[in-house]
Amino acid sequence: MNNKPTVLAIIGPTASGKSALAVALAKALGGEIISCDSMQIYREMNVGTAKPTEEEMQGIKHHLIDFLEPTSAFSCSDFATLARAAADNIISRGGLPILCGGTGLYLDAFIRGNSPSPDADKGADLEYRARLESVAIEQGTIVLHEMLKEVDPDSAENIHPNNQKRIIRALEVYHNTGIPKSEHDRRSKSFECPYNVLIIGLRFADRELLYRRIEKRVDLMIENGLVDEVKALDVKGVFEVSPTASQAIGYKELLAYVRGLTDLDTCTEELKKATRRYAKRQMTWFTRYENIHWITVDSADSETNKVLTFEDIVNIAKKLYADFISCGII
RNA sequence: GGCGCCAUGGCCAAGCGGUAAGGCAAAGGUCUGCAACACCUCUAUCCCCGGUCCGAUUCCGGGUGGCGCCU
Repeated sequence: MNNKPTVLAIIGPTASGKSALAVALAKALGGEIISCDSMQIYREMNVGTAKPTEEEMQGIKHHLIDFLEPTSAFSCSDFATLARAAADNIISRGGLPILCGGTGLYLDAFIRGNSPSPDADKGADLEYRARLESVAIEQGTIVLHEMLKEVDPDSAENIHPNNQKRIIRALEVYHNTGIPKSEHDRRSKSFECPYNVLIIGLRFADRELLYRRIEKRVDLMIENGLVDEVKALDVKGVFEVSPTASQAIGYKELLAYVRGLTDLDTCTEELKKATRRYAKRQMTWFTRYENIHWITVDSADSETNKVLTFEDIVNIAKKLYADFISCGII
C-alpha cells in the first residue's frame, strides 16, 4: 500500500495492563517502547506515575521516561518532536517502535505531527497570558470569550464560554501569529502521518473490574512509599513551580496529607476517586478513534470459553500486528 | 418505661404553606502546544397513614425508624 514504517501503539485507561503487554510485544517483535505518558517523563515521580521498574522493563529499552526534572514544563508538541525522533531512531536500527501510554493528546500529537501551531506559551508571550488571566479575574471569563468571538469566531463557537484555559490558548495563538487558531487546526489536519500506526486498545467489558484494579493499585502505591515521594517533591517546592508535574494524580491529592491538612485515608479515597474519573475520561477520549483494534481484557476466549490470560492477550495482539503488516505490504 | 430531637435523590445537605438550592458520587460527553489539565450535560416529587387548607415536603394527630437524655 505504502512504504511508510510501522509503529505500534498500545493504549487504554490506567491500570488496564498496557505496560506489561507492550513489553511482551517488544520482546516478541523486536521492539522498543516509547512511553506516551505525560507524567512518567519526570524524574523522582516513580511510584505515583506507575513508572515501570527495571524489573518490569525486562531489558527492553524505554524512551521518554524519567528524563525531565519535575519542575520543567512539557507540552504535547515537545512530545511529538521527541517521540518522532525516538521512533525514527528505533526504525533506523531495524526495530519496531511501540508507543505505550494513556495520554490521548500525546498520541494525537504523535500521529498528527508537530503542527505549525505557534509557541504561544513560551517567552515573552507569558505577559500576554498573564494579562488575559487578570482580565478573567476582574471581568469574568465571558469577556475573554467575547474577545475570541471577534478574532476567531470558529474557535469561540467550539470552546465553551466557561473554559478559560482553552479560550486563552486560542487568543494567544491569534495574538502571536495573526492567524486564528481554528485556521491552524484546519491546516494541521491536512498533514499526513509519516507512519503506519496500528493502535491496539485495551478495554474492560465490566468497568467495575477496572475500578477494582485501580483501587488495588492505589493501595499498593501507598504501601510502596508514595507519601514519601510526595513529601520529597514538596520539600523541593516542585508543586509551586511545576506547571505540569504538579497536576499529577496522586501527588496533588496526597499533598493535603503531607501538609497535615487531612488524614491519609481521606486522601487515599480522593486519589482513588480521581483515578477512576481519569480512567473514564481516557475511555471517552479513545472511543472517538475509529481505527483502534480493541482487546476486551475481561472477555472469554471464543473457543475455550475461559477468561483471557495474559498470554492470550499477547497472542491476540501479535496476530493483529501480523495481519496489519501483511496488508500494509501489499 | 418517660422526655426531647430528627427522618428530603447513592451520600452530604438547603428549603419550612404555593408544587424541591447546592456539593459529592455515578453516568454521558467535549478536547490540536499546562491534558493525570480544563470544560459541558444530567438523576427526587421530600418515611407511612389520616387531618387542616383553594393548595403541604413545609402545620396538626397517629404510626414506623434513627439519635440523645432520664428512671
